[in-house]
Amino acid sequence: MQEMMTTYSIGEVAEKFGLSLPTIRYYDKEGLIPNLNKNEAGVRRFTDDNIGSLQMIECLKNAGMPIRDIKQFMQWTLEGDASLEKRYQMFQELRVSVMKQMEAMQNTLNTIDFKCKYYGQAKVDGTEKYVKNEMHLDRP
Amino acid sequence: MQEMMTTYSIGEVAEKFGLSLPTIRYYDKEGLIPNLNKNEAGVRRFTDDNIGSLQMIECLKNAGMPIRDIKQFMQWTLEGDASLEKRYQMFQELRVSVMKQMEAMQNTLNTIDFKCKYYGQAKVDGTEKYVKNEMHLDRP
DNA sequence: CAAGTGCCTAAACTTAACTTTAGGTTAAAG
DNA sequence: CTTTAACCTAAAGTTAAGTTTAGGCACTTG
Repeated sequence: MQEMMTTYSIGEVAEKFGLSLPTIRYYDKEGLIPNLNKNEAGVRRFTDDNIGSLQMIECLKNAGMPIRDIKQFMQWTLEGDASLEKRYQMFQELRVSVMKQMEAMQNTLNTIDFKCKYYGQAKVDGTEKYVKNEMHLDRP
Repeated sequence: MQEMMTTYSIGEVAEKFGLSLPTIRYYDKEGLIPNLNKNEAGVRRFTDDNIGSLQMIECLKNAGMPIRDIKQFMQWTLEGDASLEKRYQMFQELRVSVMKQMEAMQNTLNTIDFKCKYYGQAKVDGTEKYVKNEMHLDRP
C-alpha cells in the first residue's frame, strides 16, 4: 500500500502565509506555483513542494522582484538542470540589488533617526526655530 | 540692493535627482513641494528649500511611504510648530517600520546568499540533484 | 524671421498587483 | 433535504504612481 502525501487547502495556506485566497489563486493562474494540482472536484491541494514555492515567492517579492520575473524563475525550475546557469545568474544579480537596497535603506534610516532627534528636541523647545539653526549643519 | 537667491529650473532638478520632468510636476501638483514658485512666465523656479523638500520626498519614498502620506507631512510643515507632535510621531513610527523592513531584507538576503551557494555548487556538479540532498537541511 | 529648445497645462492612458463581483459546485451538519 | 462553509471560475474593477499626448508659450540662435 502507498503512503499518502500530506497536502493543504488554499485556506490553510492563506492562513499560513497571511495572503488572501484570491492572491494565491492569482499566483497560481500566473504560473508562480509549479505542479500545483487539484483533486477530482477541481479543488487545489498544496504539497510541501508547493509551500516551498510560496516561500520562495515571498522571498523574491521581498527582494523587489516583479511577478513576471518570479514566474520566469519558476518556469526555469521546471526546465531542470538546463537552466542552472540562468538561475545562478539571477540570484547573483538579485544579491547585488538587495545589497544596494539595504544600503539605501540604511541611509534612509539614518536620516529618519536624525529627524527623530530633531523633532524630539523641537518638542522640548516647543518650537522648531532653535533646533533648525543648531542641527542643520550636521545633518546626515 | 537685495541679494538674488539662486534657483534651479525643473530640468536641472530632474537631472540632479534622476527624476523625470512629469514626475516632478506630478509631485508639485500633489502638493509635495511646499512654496514652489513660478516666475512671471509661469515657469517653476526651485529654491534650496524646494530642493530640500525633494530630498525629504526621496527619503520618505525610500522608506516605503505613499505619496498621500508624504503630502500630509508636507502640509504639516506648513502648519508650523502646531504640528510638531504629529511630525515627531510620524518619524517614530516610520523608524520602527523601516527597521522592520531592514530585518526582513536581511532575511531575504540570507536566503539569496544560500541560493547563490546552492546554485554555485549545482553548476559545478552540473546538476541540482546532489546539492539538493546535501544542502536542504541547513537552509536558512 | 524661422527653427529649435525648454518650459507649461489638462486630460487621457498605462502598468502592476491585486480585489471584487457574480454565479456555481461539493460536502458536511442540523 | 436544506442550509452553511469552503472551495471554484471568469471577468470586471481598483489603486498607486507615474507616463503620454496634444497643444501652446517664450527665448535665442542661424
